[in-house]
Amino acid sequence: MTSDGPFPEDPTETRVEILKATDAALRRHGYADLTIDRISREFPKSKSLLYHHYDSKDELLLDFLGYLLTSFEDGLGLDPDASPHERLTTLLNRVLDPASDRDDDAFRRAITELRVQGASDEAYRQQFTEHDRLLRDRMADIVAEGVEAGVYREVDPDQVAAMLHTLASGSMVQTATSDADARAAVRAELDAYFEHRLLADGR
Amino acid sequence: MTSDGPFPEDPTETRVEILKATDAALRRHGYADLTIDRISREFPKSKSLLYHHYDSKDELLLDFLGYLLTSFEDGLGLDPDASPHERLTTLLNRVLDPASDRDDDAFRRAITELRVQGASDEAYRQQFTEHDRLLRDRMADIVAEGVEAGVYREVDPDQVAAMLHTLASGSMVQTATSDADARAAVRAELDAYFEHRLLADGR
DNA sequence: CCGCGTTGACTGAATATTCAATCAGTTATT
DNA sequence: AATAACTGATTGAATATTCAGTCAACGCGG
Repeated sequence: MTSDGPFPEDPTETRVEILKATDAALRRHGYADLTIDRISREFPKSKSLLYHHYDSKDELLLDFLGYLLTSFEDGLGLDPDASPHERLTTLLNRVLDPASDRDDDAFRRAITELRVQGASDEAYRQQFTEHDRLLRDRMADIVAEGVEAGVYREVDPDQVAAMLHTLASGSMVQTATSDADARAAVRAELDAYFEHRLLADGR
Repeated sequence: MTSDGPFPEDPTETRVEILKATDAALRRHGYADLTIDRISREFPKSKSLLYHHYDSKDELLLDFLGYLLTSFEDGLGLDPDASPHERLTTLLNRVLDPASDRDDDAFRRAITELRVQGASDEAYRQQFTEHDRLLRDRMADIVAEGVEAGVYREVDPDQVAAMLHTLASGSMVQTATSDADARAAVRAELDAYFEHRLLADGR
């Protein structure tokens, strides 16, 4: 049995290879230059085989997007023993930590490029709508726990989560598309926000 | 003399027509389906003429991006008589106001699609890096004024601006690429942030 | 004022390339 | 022998780019 990276078991080993090839090609060339030919060049088998497993390029990419978002969501797994505030900051640091490696950057870039296809493509947009809702709800749950535990003030968890999630989105896009890196400053100001707005006084 | 919208005088009337046509085609079809042919269909003259004025599609689009960002930056003009806090909220409302019309949406979408080309295209990336720096600095200036005037606490203006600008970026991308609209919640939480973190106590 | 050459804006048709998709066939598996 | 996995060559459409040539304006020497 070969468990390979974030990829599931072998129900269809070839599909996994295709997804990996797509991932590699996307990172290497970017979405705009992502062609079937380039995907097949990262793929040990033939180009036509892609069409044996998928009806069209669109279908392949949509499947890939689903896999990417799912693995993103799963990779978020937080230590359930940690305190709410610890979990929240861990989550945010995943996005806001400026000490990212090349792999993180490529991943951010890939997901950002895919996201923006949702500006004109209904199927992509739906995927990201769901993804956004899921992330925001998770954040809201954590905040709600914090409020319940008395660590946070009596804030509206949805409202706080909306802002934090939007901030995370913004940081991702900026990092992927501009060299004006603001992550350190954002992280610092976020701490101030926690201090003044979120954390209960009697600690 | 014909002054037409945000477009400058007629040094080269035709260039202006080309930029307008590009704008129209981009809004109508989205970046992925933006072809020279479609641009030329929005353009009263011939397709080949585009190549008389630009060497390539790339060059045309880059020129267009420059124009778009400049007109964005110019359109920000704030009432210099307004108080710092008024100017800051006006600026943020430009992005965060959920009551946007179709034109705003199309504009946001267009600029977002262009931005993300900067994930793989160095020339685009440079433009957006500059653009980001400019916006962030403007925000920082306003915050600094607020601090000086005693309306705001003794915060680090750059740090606050970094966060606000990142938040604005995030809201733009989300609005353009997902139906999970968080603007109202973000706006509300932002007010809480102002209240608890930014505004001086003795008002 | 007249021809005439030059230039730049402009056009319609042609070309070259890229790329998704297909197909006719082969190999492996059961 | 039937089915699924797989391949290499090919096709047709979309699309950026080029090209050969027209037209109108302008300058200028006769």
